[in-house]
Amino acid sequence: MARARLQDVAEVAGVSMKTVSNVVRGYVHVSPSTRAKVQRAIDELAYRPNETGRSLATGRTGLLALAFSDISIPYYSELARCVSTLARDRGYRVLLEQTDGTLEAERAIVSTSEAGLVDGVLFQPSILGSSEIARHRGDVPVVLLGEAQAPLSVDHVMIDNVAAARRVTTHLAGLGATRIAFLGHERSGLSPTSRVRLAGYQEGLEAEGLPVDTGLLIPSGAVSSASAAEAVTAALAEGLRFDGLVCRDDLAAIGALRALADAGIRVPEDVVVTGWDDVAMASFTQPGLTTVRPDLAALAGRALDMLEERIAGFDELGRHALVDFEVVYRGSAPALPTED
Amino acid sequence: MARARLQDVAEVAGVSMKTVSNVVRGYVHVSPSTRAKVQRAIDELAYRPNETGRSLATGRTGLLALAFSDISIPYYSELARCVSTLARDRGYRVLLEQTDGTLEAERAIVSTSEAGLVDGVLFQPSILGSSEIARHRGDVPVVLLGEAQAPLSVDHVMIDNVAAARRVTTHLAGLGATRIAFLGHERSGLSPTSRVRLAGYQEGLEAEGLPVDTGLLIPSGAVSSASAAEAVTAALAEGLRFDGLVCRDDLAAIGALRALADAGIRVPEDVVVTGWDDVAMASFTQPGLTTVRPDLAALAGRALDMLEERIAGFDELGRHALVDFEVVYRGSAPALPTED
DNA sequence: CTGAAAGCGCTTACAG
DNA sequence: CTGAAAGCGCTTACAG
Repeated sequence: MARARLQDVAEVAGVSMKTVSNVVRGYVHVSPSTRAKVQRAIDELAYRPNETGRSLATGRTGLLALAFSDISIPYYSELARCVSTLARDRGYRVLLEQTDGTLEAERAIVSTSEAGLVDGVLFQPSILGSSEIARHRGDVPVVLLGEAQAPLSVDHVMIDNVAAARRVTTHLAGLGATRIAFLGHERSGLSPTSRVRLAGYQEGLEAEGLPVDTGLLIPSGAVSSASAAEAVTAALAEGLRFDGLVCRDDLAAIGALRALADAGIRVPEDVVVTGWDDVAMASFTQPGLTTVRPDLAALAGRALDMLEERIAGFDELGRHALVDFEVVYRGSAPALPTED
Repeated sequence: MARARLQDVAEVAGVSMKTVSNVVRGYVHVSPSTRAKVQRAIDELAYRPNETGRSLATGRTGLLALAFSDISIPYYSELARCVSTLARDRGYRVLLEQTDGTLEAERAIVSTSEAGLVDGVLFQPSILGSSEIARHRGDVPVVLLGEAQAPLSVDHVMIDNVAAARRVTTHLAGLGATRIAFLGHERSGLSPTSRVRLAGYQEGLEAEGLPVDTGLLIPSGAVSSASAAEAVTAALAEGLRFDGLVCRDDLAAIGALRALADAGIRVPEDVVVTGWDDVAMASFTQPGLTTVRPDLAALAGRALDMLEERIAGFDELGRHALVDFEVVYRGSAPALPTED
């Protein structure tokens, strides 16, 4: 049996399509007897409204795209959880778009060859530059997440990465570290994320009067614990010595912890280590990881606020919002008495 | 300026809508000169086809729902990565649906109150029973993933959980463990996943002639490392002793490793431990985790095959497919000389 | 409170 | 190889 349409329900109930539509959408001004009659027809026909028809008529799909490189990276999966939950509360569903951090896929996010599928886009670029983002066609609202340089025309939410990197770096110095390395940026083609975190790291070193030494920068081949562990092992083999390690992200820190343990180097006795993101695993490493915790709920909430405003027609210059972060202290770089 | 429609392009190019549609969809039998004329109009108007209009006309949206409890659980995020990548190769996009493992949300997956949004559904139930799944309305194709009991009418893909649990249990016995505990099932309302893994665990114990003792079952409050760690710590405090530990999943195993280390119990010297899923973190615990690795690509690929067949109209009884798994040996329960 | 009709933006037999 | 027209399943002014 073919699926029932609104029209079928109207015929069975003996009313117009408009009235059925009113009942389906919960419009209040329908007389109880009409409503009951329509409801009976709906049940009888097992009618379910077709969302595509509705979307074409209203111009809205209730879909939001969430785009970033790779959902299997814990930070993104935790972000996706948060966005998805908050989006549902606002009546939206989330379409997953993975770019693998490729230029081609990131370009496709801001200038898709199709229209009308999603009402808005939440996008964390990995490598796409501000100017290319600015050139996007602008017919679907976009809010940018994360560290990428955002064009003036586009909304953007992030935490203050430079401040956070400075905080963890000075914390390591406060613990007595004098040779503080940085782990996990790209070997070439620095991502915006690495760029701002390195900037904060440098500021922290300078504030503490510690030398800034490019020999202390340990790049990694990929955003993964495996690449980071390899990089640390290789650096140690080449004779690099350090007593503090600021990691670009928790994945890198987890790899570093493993590589240091394998080399017989103790954390935090010999080297103090910080991560970034406070992913779930960060409390289960041994020792636990001191790390930067962004306020994910605020980040997702603020981004959704902005996106909904754009969807509703807001059409002024891009808003650039900062949300809070905190440093969570665990065994890899314990809190000082003055800290919490 | 309002967005251009197919009709606008047709007018500018001086051809019919049908011809524009042919060009847009890459239909071959269009004369080069007509194609060029149409392409010029498309570029001039910055025309992009509206997917909602197309969907309404074709009855397809190119969207697949991927439903499970929580995307921030590493197994699910790794599964989502795999499904999303394979789906794109087949021309589909993925809509994320989180159920939080609640009955209400799981029911909504199999009997949504709307239709027409997705062409098919990939669903890993956490608690929904076979009979409720069987009652689903059947107007959108569904393929079930994971351990839930599937109704005869519905396609289903999983690994042989009983066999895998038996394998890891006998492996621990082969390493000399005689008091092998199980960690991570629900305190009440056993999930299908826990049920089959416990069954294999019991079979393994019996095959080895080891006593089956309910005192060795350590339930956990949630699917998380934190709950598992708490449970192990509490069990140890109550005097439970064991020399082998089969964990329901890697998250539980990671929590166990932490709790055991905190209690001064060495792995693998005092207790040998196995996990399940081989999530990315499983190679970065200390020691690394011996664990069951399902063939995710085969799982996702087979499920998508089945779903595409259903979408194409296949309408027979449910197929129940098993895909491969392997046991990956790492430090927490090293391979025996005879194994690999 | 309810109805008849147009319209959202496409695709697709059917003709030619 | 191309065109005119109907139809996909809804919503929404506009009347009454």
